[in-house]
Amino acid sequence: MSWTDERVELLKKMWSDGQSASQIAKELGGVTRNAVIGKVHRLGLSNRTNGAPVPPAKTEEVKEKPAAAAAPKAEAKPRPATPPKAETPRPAPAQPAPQAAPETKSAVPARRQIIPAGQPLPPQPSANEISPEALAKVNEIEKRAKRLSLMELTERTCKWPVGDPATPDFWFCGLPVQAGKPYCDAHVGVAFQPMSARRDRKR
DNA sequence: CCCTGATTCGC
DNA sequence: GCGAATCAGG
Repeated sequence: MSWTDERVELLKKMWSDGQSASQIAKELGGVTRNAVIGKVHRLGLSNRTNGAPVPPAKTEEVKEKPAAAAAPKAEAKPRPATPPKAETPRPAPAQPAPQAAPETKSAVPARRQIIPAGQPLPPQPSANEISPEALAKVNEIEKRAKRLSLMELTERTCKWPVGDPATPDFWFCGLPVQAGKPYCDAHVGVAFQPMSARRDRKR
């Protein structure tokens, strides 16, 4: 298979959509995820909203090739996949650690008994079903949550909902997700509990 | 071990 | 330009 315009177009779309290289490869067929990644790079669209700060200095490998030292390789690395790209200072909004929240609401926002308009989101476990440690952890990190809206969520943001969806005071955690999971570290803790733990706690 | 993207380098 | 092999990491 070759990279026809159509295939490249689909690749671009899926990639910017946040699809993984393997998913794209599967969709396209006839190519491996490596091929996709390679193409992505060649197209120069590696970073997709990537907040990952590229390491400024590429530390040379410490591989000691016994005879490599004298190799008369008189050529600069033509490897600047990054053209004259002006350094982005990133004065960005940054993240003021202190989320100066004037509201002195109690630690845990009261859960509503009602089911608003939409269908209920991930189960909001009742407090007494969660381990104290996990609960404390959540209360802790929720203060630091990014408080994203539905539209702001990405594959890399914690999708744990907080508050009442019927209220303006509703948001998603938004902290970096635990690899592979839909939630951040703390919320994974309350979302995924070992059966045994639940049972033990229940009785 | 599953997965992710990143990079290298012979083709 | 292409992509397998490899690297680095969650």
